[in-house]
Amino acid sequence: MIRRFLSKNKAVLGYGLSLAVLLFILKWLELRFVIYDHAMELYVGAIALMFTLLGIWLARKLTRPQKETIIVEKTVYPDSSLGFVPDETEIAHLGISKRELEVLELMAQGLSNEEIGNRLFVSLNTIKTHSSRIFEKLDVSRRTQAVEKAKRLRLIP
Amino acid sequence: MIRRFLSKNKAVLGYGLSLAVLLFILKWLELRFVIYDHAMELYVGAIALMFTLLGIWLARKLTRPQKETIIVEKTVYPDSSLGFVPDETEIAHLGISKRELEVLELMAQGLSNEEIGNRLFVSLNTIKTHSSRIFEKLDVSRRTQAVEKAKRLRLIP
DNA sequence: CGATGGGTCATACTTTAGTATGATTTTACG
DNA sequence: CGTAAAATCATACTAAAGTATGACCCATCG
Repeated sequence: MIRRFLSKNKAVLGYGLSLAVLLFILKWLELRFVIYDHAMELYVGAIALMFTLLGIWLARKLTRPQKETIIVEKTVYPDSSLGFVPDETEIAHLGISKRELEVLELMAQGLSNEEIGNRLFVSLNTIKTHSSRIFEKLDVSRRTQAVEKAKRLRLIP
Repeated sequence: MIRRFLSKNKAVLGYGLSLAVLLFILKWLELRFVIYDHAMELYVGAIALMFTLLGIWLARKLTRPQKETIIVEKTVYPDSSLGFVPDETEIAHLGISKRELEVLELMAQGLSNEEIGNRLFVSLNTIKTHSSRIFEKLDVSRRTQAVEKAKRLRLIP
């Protein structure tokens, strides 16, 4: 009970004690200097100094620090091209195979069937077959349409 | 000269003046209360109070405000289709005409040359000519490449 | 007024794309 | 192990795409 009271009012008790000590010092000073009437200025100066310091200490302890908030806006660009996540659900739903997706990506990069064939080390005819299957699955009839739709459906970046 | 000195040392002068006034008040209080020897405690209390306040005032004035930087992340969504701004500079630099840009956009939508012709009420041959000019200006040889490059250069959405 | 550039169109040709069909091989799975 | 899906390749054909060349119209500008 008492301990909790002490801990909860620690600050208040601290101030009180400090004040008591100060008053004691003052009384002692008064006794020492009261004899010499001319020491009055010194006495007052000591008091002034002590209480000024007390004031500063109080101010620092009691006033919450004056904060000056600086708000800096930092623009953040989301994914866009760095972090592309293909819509696996849609790919699976359309039944597009891994190889077909590869062909689709190279198509989107503007490569011809022959170039794609060379890139993937297969014949031109193979790419043509893949293309046709892709067009079927995407329900289009031209590569440009396929690319447009694939991008729209987020199958490729 | 004097005015500039005053303005530059305004704060210092303020503190000096305040101190002078306080000392005057102290002297005055001393003269008034020195007669009554028992008023000593009151006198000291007044001094204590004043200097405590002075201390507080000093502390508040002298402590520089603590700066706190808050970084607010502001997400910026690039174009996406809602707010697309074509790179007019690039378009002009490549010398691409208004009509050619139209054809380019329809190309990107996956339309065939014939479909583009019908859409723009011109013949297939006209679109072919436009296409060829576009490919020249973009330094490509196929429509898929043209579309890819045009999108990359932000000529079209 | 004549030169220029954009837009239009045509013919003729080459190249690439796309379709249809069939076949072989690889790979994954019950 | 056998089967289904995926991947491979070929041939033959049609349909687009792309190139080259020349021509015409029309607005604009020095």
